[in-house]
Amino acid sequence: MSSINILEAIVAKSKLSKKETAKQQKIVESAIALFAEKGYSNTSTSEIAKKSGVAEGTIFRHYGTKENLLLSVIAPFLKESMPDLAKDLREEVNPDNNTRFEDFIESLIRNRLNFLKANREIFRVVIKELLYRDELRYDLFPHIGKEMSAFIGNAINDYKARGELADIPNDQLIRMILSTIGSQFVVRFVLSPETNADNEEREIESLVRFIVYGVSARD
Amino acid sequence: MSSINILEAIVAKSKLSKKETAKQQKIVESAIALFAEKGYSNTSTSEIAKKSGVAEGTIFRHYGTKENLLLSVIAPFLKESMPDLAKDLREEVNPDNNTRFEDFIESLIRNRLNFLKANREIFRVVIKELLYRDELRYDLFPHIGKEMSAFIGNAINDYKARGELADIPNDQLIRMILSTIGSQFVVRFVLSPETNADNEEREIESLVRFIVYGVSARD
Amino acid sequence: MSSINILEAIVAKSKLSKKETAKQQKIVESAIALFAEKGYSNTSTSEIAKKSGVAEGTIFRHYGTKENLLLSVIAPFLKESMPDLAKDLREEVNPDNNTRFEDFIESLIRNRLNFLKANREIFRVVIKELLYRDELRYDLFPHIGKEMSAFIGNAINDYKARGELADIPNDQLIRMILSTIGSQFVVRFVLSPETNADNEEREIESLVRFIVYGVSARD
Amino acid sequence: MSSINILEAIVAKSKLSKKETAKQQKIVESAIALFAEKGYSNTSTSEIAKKSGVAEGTIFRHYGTKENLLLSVIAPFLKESMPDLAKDLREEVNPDNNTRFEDFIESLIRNRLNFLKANREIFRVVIKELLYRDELRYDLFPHIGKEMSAFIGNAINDYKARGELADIPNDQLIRMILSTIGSQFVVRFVLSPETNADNEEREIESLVRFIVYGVSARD
DNA sequence: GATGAATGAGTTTTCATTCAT
DNA sequence: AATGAATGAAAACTCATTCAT
Repeated sequence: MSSINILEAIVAKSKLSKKETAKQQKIVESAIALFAEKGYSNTSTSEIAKKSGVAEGTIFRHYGTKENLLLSVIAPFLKESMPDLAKDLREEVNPDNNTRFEDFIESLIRNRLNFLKANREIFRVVIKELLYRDELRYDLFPHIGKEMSAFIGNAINDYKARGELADIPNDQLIRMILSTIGSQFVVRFVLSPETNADNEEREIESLVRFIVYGVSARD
Repeated sequence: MSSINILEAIVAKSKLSKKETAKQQKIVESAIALFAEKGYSNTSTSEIAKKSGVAEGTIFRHYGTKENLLLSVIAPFLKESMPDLAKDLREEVNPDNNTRFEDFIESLIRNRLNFLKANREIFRVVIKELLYRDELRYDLFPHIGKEMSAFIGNAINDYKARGELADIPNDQLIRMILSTIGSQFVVRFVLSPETNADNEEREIESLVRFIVYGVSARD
Repeated sequence: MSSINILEAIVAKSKLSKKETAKQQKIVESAIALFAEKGYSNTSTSEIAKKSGVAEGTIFRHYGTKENLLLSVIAPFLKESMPDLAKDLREEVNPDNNTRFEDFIESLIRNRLNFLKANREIFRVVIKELLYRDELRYDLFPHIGKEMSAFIGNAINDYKARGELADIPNDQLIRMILSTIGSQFVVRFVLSPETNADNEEREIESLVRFIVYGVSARD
Repeated sequence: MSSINILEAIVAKSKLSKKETAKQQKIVESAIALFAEKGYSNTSTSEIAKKSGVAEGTIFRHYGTKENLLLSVIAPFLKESMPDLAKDLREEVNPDNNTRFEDFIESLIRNRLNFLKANREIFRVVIKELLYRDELRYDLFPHIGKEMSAFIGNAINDYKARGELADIPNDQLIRMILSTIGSQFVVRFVLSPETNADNEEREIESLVRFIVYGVSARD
């Protein structure tokens, strides 16, 4: 079964099931924190139990397996991140205006940045697991790619028509943009998670500039 | 282990080691393959032993602990990656000859690409472990940054003087360039390791173009 | 639990119990099905609860312990099997007639066969548990033996007087007959429970013949 | 995979592997005793470990799983019991010499009885597990049936020719004989394992008589 | 009466590490 | 040097039972 399907199943199930117990919330919370910090396989269920102030059995009563707990943590993040993106972006970014491509990119970055600021721990978990779970990777990347294409494809065509963008196939453009933004997020949230963000504004600006113009001097 | 120590310890260790026996080579080889695929904590010493055709005790006789085996695997890679870079680059890349910055970047990419092609498995191990070992990260990135600064600082200054580069502080420039290249390498070697490289040339070209000019249309 | 007590306790228990609620019936029904298939210790109370459409707590509210649920399942079977036998047999089999011993045995077999057909699941439970519960065994067999002796003792004496039966002590005769019949029932209901009974008549006939005349040729 | 195949695999493997350790022997010994008494699922590996004077890990190092330990216990019994039977019987029972069918049956009984006396504990384990493992049952009974047919088929034909046996199809005859003998063995070794065998001779005699002539009076 | 969340003791299993040979 | 049997601590997981609602 494809991984995205599993995630959907979990989200569906968790929507069906009555509201979470206080203990369940504590469990998920602790699991996220520990998985984020030490990674899934370096975290034991007994640690999670202790941190949650819960008996170990309780974890298994609710989630069945440790693996399933992980998915229950990841699933909502993955499934809800995409719709959120589309909706939010449409509100925040209006490519029809006489905004420039830079503005468009900046909005995109700010939108995702805010999303990740609100979900930084889960993001760390996901990134770490990405390295070990082929299905996750193989499902996720194409999925994201498609969602983004659907969303920014039109915008890109507009900007291309205006002559603002290089004549590069859309999917290549998207991949470059996303991987550049993505890698900055990974650096910021996963590799140096304790960095304080004094100069966030400057970094956004500089990232936008880099994506749009590269490192070359603009005359 | 203190922050400063890990790289030094690694280098020290690799200097100590007398020449490896055939069994040791098999062990290291198997460990690399398994760590690369499943990660350090998801690999058991018994798996390594089996894959090496060696008794489990033998591993511990040589490396004392599993942790230590990991270091023995990583050490040469890290130790040699830096000097190699400097030396190789100096030979291959001659900023004076290559008139344009694009050529410089391309040489840099090709050099590192070749290095990683020859060490792809270890690269995967290192990247995966990077996420779990703060010391590794905290030592490694500044270290690489410094090495690179020392090396390409002059070149950058030259190209800046020629007006080819944007007026951005060197360390920022370096970070952008390296993280963009690095993330491509991670995608290529770690996230999609089975990708065949039919269009390698085109990808290099496109990466160079992106780094230098971004996604914008040029004049 | 002492040897004498278990059967008595069971009978006592089943007398105490007020009439069962619908839920209780579902519970007992599910428990029987599951115990019959997988055995007592391989069946969890949560399985029973799920199959019954009842909360796990409900089981314990009614039966206190899992063990007690088992007894509640077994009790009526054991309690009723004996009197039923005696009563039914007296009606169905009339040894006073000029029936031959074969007819007597056949009636006995048919009677018990019908009883077990109506209680096949519980029979499977009892047989399986018999192997693990010494008290059950130590109480049950002598009990059955005594009941049967009381019942067919007279008949046997009659047939002996008529010269139809070998000169073997009654208890030995009874043991042979019962264990032969019993083992056929175990084969039929426990070891091959999915066998369809097309040739039931022929099997009864052949069993009767074997009990009475063995495998030898009758001149 | 069919159960007999699994057993064969295990026997094959255990023949390949070097001789058993002293600890391994202790483990198997303790496992047999405990499985025989309390059954497989009511016996914990920690009990086995304690009784063997061995660390719990040792059990799993050698047998991998508890299930596999069970099979390692059962396998030799099942696989070797059949050949032994054939070989022993051919030596002990010579249908040509023993004039009467009774003698043949008696030899058969004595042979199997001796075999089970030497393996009474394992027999108890096997019988108990038979109830819970369909594959075991479905493989074993036909297997035994075939082996026995092959072996005593000729003898039966001889005795039939001599007019000593009823005109019943061989497979039915075999089934009756074997199930009668088998059920006596189950009673003796499994259901009343602590019975002392003072009157063994008399019981054999009586069993033979019953199989051959049933309960009827012989004029 | 019924529920189902919670428990915690116990079970199977894994695994890095030790050590006698 | 090499082996591999043995260990024991810790891991994931199960489950009968309790109890507040």
